[in-house]
Formats: sequence, C-alpha cells, structure tokens
Amino acid sequence: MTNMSEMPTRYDASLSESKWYHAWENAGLFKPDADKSKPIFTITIPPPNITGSLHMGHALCYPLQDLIGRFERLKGKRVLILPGQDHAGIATQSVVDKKLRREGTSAAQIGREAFVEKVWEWRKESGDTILHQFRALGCAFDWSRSRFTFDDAYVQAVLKVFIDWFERGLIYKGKRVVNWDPKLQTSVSDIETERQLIKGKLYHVRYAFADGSGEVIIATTRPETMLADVAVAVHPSDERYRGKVGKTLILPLVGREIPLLSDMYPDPEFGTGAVKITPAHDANDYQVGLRHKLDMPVILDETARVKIDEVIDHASDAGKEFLLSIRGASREEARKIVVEALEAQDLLVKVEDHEIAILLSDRSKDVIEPLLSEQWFCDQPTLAKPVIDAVKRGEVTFHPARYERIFLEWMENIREWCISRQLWWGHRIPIYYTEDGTAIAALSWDDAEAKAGSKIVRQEDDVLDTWFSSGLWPFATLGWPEQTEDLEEFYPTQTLVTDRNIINLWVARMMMMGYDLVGAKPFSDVVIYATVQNEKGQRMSKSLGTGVDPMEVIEKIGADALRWTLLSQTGENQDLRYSERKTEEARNFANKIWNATRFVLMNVTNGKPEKPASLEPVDRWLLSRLVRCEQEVRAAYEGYDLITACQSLYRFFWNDICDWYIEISKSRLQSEADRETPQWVLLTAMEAFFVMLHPVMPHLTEELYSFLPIEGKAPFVMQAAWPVLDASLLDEGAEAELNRVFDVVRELRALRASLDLAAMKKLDVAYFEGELGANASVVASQAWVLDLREGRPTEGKYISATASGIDLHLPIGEHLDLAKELGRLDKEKARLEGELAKLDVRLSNPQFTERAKPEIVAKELENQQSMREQLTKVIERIRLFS
RNA sequence: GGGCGGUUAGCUCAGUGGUAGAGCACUACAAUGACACUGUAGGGGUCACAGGUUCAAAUCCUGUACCGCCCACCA
Repeated sequence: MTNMSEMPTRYDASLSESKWYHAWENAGLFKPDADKSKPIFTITIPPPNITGSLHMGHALCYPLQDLIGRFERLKGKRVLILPGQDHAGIATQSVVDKKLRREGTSAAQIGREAFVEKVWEWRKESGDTILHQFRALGCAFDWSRSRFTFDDAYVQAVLKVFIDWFERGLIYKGKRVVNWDPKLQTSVSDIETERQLIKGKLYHVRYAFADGSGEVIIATTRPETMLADVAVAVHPSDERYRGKVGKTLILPLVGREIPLLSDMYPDPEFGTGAVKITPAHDANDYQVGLRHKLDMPVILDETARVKIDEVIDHASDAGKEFLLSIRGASREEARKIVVEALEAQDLLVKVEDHEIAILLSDRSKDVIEPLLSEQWFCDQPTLAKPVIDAVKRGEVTFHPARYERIFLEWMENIREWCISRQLWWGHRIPIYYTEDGTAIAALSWDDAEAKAGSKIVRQEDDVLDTWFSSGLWPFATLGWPEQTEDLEEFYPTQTLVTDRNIINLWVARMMMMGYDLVGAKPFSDVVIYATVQNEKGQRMSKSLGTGVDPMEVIEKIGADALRWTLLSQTGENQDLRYSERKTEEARNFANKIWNATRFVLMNVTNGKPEKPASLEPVDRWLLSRLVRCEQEVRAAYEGYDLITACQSLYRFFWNDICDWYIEISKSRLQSEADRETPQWVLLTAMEAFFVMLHPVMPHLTEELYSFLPIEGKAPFVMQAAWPVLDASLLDEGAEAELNRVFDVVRELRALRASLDLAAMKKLDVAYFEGELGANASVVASQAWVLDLREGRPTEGKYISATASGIDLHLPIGEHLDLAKELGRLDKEKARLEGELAKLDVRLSNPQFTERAKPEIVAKELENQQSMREQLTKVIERIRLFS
C-alpha cells in the first residue's frame, strides 16, 4: 500500500524504468513461461550489426516487437523473443580497418589472421552496446538465448548449408561480370548497390575499317574501357551497316583488330546504332561476348586502375606505347587521357551531355565497377519456387498487405546470387582444393582430405555474404541443424518485424532457406514498419546531422514516452516523423495517468470494495466505454494498427476517465455513503487500462499497477491476464443518456463563458426546462451551478441556449455585454439557417426520400424538426435583446 | 520506363459513402483538495486539382499535378 505523500505530482520515469526492468528480469519474465500447456509465440529479432549504434529506427523496431510480445504474453502465450547480433561482414571490416588506419596501421599491413583477431577484440569491447540500449528501451528479450552469427554452433550451421547446397548443385563457381567495389575491393550483390543518375557525357568515336573502306561511329559513356574492346556490335535489322557486318575494324589508340558483329543487343534508335563491346567491364557486353565467344580482356584492376597485361599482346606498336603510358592511371585519369588522345588524332566526332546511371556501393558509396571475375553463386530461382507457392497459398502474410505483391514480383524475377566476398571478416567458404584443382566442400581441412582421398593444397580465400548467414537466423538461433528442444518448440516463429529496405535482402533469404533447409516457413507474419524521419521529412541520419540519439530522449522523458511517441504513429504508413513536440504529448500523457492514479489512490484507503449491487448511469456509462475501449484496442493490436490502439487508449483515459468520470465522482467520493461505487468503478477501469496500455508503456503501467490496492492481482502487470469483460456491460442506453448530459453541461458552460463567468466559479442559480431526471445534479456540479432549478426565471433578464432538447436559462446581472450576446445568437441563427436550408433541399428531393436508407431519412427529418424548434427559440431570444 | 505510398486546420496527422476530427500552436479566462506536463470556452479547413458514379463523395472510379519510396541491362 502506498502512502500518497510518497507520490510526487510529476511522474519521473528515471526513478521507475530501470527498477522495473531489473525486477522483471529477476523474476525470470523474459524467458518463456514455464507452463508448457500454453500456446507458444516466438519472434527472433532482426539482429543488429555489431557496429550498430542505436538510432530512431531501432527505437521503433525493437519496442514494436516488444509490444507484440507483451500483448501475446498478456493473452496467455508462452512468449520467446530471441535477441542477438550479426557479424556484418563488410560493415564491420570497414569500421575496424578505419580504426586501424587511425592507429597508423591497416588490415593489409597486419594480415588476415591478426586482423580477424582485432575484429574479435573490437567486438568484445564495444559489440554489445546496442543490446544494452535495447534494455533501456524496455525490451523484454530472452537474453539467456542471445545469439551471434559467429557463435561456434552458428558457424557449423553455415558450413552445413554451404556443403549441402554445393553438393546439390545449388552453389557453384562461375566467371561473371559482378559489381565490384574498388574501395572495399570486394564484390557486392545487385541489391547492395544503389542507382544514381548523374550528368555525364556521351562520346562519339570513330572506329575505322581495317581495309580503309570507311568507318563506324560508336557512342559510349565510358571511353576509358575502349582499351579492352573486342568488337563493335550493330542490330541485324540496321540498314546503315548492311554489307559491313563481318568486316574488321581497327580499335583506336590500341590498334587491335576487332570485328563488326551483328547482335540483337544494340538499339538502332540509340546513338549511331553501333555499340562497342567490352565484355569484361559491362554486364550486357559480357552476354554479347558469350554469344560470340569473344576474348574478354580486363583493363582495370581491383582498385580500378588501368592494367594492361591482358590487352598489350593484341596491340600495335603504337598501341603498346600508348598502353604503357596509361598504365596505373585511375578510372578518372584514364578517361581524360583517352579522350585527349582521341581528340589529338581527330577520332572524337562529338561529345554530348547525357544523363547516365551509375551504381554506388551501399557500404562505401564508391562507384561500382562492373568487373569480370570468378565468384561463387547461389541458384536463387530454384530456391524461390517453394516460397512463391507458399506465399500464394497464404502461409506467410505481409502487413501491410501491399508488400506481398512487391515481394512476389521480385521473387518471380530473382536471379542468381553472388555469395562470395573478398573480405577477411566473415564465414570463410568451406571449399578446399586438391592438387589437381578439384573443389571439395567440407567441414574442415581434415574432413576435406578424407572426402577427397588426396592431399588438400589450399582453402578458398573468400568469405560468404553476410546475408547468407543471417538468412539462417530464425532456425540457426534455435539450434538447427541439431534437432534441439528449442527448435522443436519455437519453430516456425510467428512474427517477423523489419524494415522495408531489407525485404529482398533478408526476408526473402530467410524464406528460401527456411523452406529448403527446415522444410517449413520461418514465420507466419511479416510486419513492415515505417521509416522514421525528422520533422522536415528527411531521413534521420548521423552523417546528415539529422539524427537524434534515442538514449538522450530516454534520459529526458523516459523510454515509455519515447515508445508512445513512435508506436502511436505506427500503422500501415510507410514513413513517420519524429519531433520533440510529439514527445511532449507522450510525456504529458504519462504524467496525466500518473496523477489520475494518484487521485484514485488518495480516495481509496481501504482497498477495493466489493462489486456494488447497483450502479448509477454514469458508472454504467464508464464501464460501457471500457468495454468498447477493450474491443478496439485488442482488435487494433492484433492488426498491428497501433495508431488506432493508442488513440483509443488516449481518449478513454483522458476524456472519459479524467475529464468526466473523475470530475463527476469527486463529490461522491467525499460522501461516506456513496464512495464505494466510484471506488470500485475507478479501480476496475484503471486495472484494465494498465494492462491494455502495458505493451506500449511497460514501466509506467508496472509502477502504477504495483500501487493498486486490489487483492489477488497479478504479481506484475506484465504477467496479468488481458481483461475479460462481461459483454453485458455494454450499455447503449447509458452511453446515449450520458452523452446527452455532457451536451447539456457543455452548453451551460458555454453560456456561462459568454457572460465572462470564470470556469469553475460557483454560480448561484440557473434554470433548465426538459427531462433531466436524476442527472440534474450532474449537470449542476459539472457546470458549477449551486442551484439548478427546473423552469425559467420569473423576473429579471436572462440568456438562454438549448442542447439535446433541454433549454437552459442563465439570469444576468447588470453587466451583460449586449453586443456580444447578440453576436453569439446571430451566429447560432446563421448556423441553423444554413443547416436547415441544406436539409430542406435534401428532404424535398424525392430522389433522396425514395432512395436513401429509411433510417437516414428518418434521422434527417428528426434533425429538421429539432433545428426548426431551435431556430424559433433563437429568433425569440434575439427579439428579447433587440 | 514500371510499381507503390502520400496530398485533410498554421504544424504533425487520424478519418472506407450520410452535418469535417485529434494533438500541438493560437485567443480569452481560471491558483479550484489529482494533474499548469492542468482545466474551461473559443477562433481556424472550397479535404491538391479536373472529370465521373451516386439521392448523397474527404471517402468509390478515371485522369492531372506535386512530394516521397522501391524496382529496371539502353551504350
């Protein structure tokens, strides 16, 4: 039992949040309930990168999962939310490399083994920060099951998948033009790049025929790659080149002899219709090269500088000289040199401005270089088929639903996946080579020798794309490939919550891997949450200076208020805006709840009374509102529509409980004879409210629930049962009755205000005409009238108004502002006349009376009737004052 | 080029066919036994635009404009 003097008038989140987090953890509430008869609910959280630091997106994503988990727990499920982290190959490697460079060394200098050790060291130092920040957000995750994609068991799972898929032919090695990141010096997949349109140039270059019979002009945006040209192609239908196909051209600057080919690839409409073919540096050209079995020399090395060893043999003497002079030049320098050389030889016909699309690497932001290289690939089209079928069968549902079609379209057009990365930090590809170059997939060097039956000479140097290992997350974290108890119990999981940017990168991979490897869906629901932007609609980002650190917000207003700020804006929207203003609404709401509870506790000193035998209309009204609130909130949580859930909670608490019920109860609570009923009603409503709000504001509700003087309540609100309310509490009669009363109260208050009477200043007498029954006292107390009499004043002047059929009269003293009163009445008259005119038109239209639903027509007739009466009254009142 | 989302009060946003809503901001008033992070009253909107469907459209359909996002191999 709490002494009221202990409750300050402001809620201080910092005093309760970590206290309750520890209390939950000590009580073992983050682990699945011991009662195995309960249904299971599982989420495996998207593992943040070990380089990650908390940002507003996290402050939405993880509390959202926590909310879902808490809701399911309240509904009686055994909830597991499994946390963990991703080793994040490229991201981590670049962070640690940068750190080494600041210290005066580098990854390249210290070598692979020492570098990997450095990364581990770094992880131990700073790797868990973000997980600790999740605690500050109130996330009830099962830390005892926390996983890392580089745990020993996880590594074994990754190896098993690779070996399995290699042996089934789903993984293979191939030579392709891949997206090469020259800065990080690794390949990246198509979806790890972003396209950017920039202003570039289109260069028209003369290629002469070897026999001196003229020339072909080609158009290119990348003249430097011409050094590795092996052909020029034209479309077979292109009349301009009729009879010339098959002839030999001399490649300018290099002097190599290259053929003029016919291929379907060139677009006759574009440029001159002739395309230079550089198979090693353009994915389209590569396809042309394959079709025509062309040589594929490489002209740029891993750092995107000119290398000439693959082209120099075919060059003329002058060409060799030129190549030697350009060797080692960067892409940009090479372009300048080539263009100048072409100009000097009068081979540059013209240069046009041209918008070109370049690819940027997501990680380094360096321009991607299409580069021919040997890489490992995964056959995604084969793996995608079962996923497509399953989604079409409805096994996995997307929220919002619109993402399903986007997902399916992508899956139906999926291409092979380049899974090898030329990095050191990652799962090293478990391929071992024998002396004759045979590739063996094996768990270890020894295992490979045993499998091969001969000596192994080397292991593949490349590591796997990070998404290859994170794709196993929903089951590798539960122990797969071992048939563990956890895997048995908690797989498939239920809800996956993620950002729309990684639907293809991650969600698709988990689906393909889950169906293929475990034979079952990884989750049944995919929830895509909104991107958090700042108040100007810009993406929140540290580098842009538009970021806000959630930890600072938590310190200032508490995790619950931050959660409310973000979660109350979460529905099917694709973006939401964070601003400090919105956190104030959340903080104020928390404070309002705190103080209303303080008030209730002040007025309940002997515990919760027995359920009263009879209830007043206002009690029945509040309980009815409670039932509606519960129905709305439950349905909204179930549909991930938190905007509606929060709105419903907010209105119920602030408007229904605080503005009306508590205000009306104040006098009843003063009376010994009457106090038990409002006490019982308030405690019933508050207890249910705390449970319903708990998923959004877990700490505040826990703190206040702990104060409730209710025998037999749960040890923690976190463990309470979702309210089960008697449907018979729904009372439309009471709702209609009280709505009428509130209308009358508001009208009487407005009438007072028109006399410049201060709110709450007691007024001696006022009059009403109409049926108020027992509610007259409610009207009197809420409109601050000492004596509300039935009838109308018999002497003196008074002003009047009407609400819900009740006429209200307020005697006036000497100082009536006549103009003001007439203004009020004129305005009311105009409003009524306007509405009536519209109604008259509608009701005199036979089409309306015949075709509209009868209840609508009846309602409008009623409106017309009452408005006419009101208008008559207003006109009379105006006459009185004129 | 294709697809998706958005456009409602000064700001941020709810609102799926029947008299336009919330929070903040604004105006006036109020130290009243929960709360000034409060209360009461009030001002403020041709619901982006143009057509169409309907007795009736912010809401359904078509088109346009602008903002944002995703996908796409035209040199």
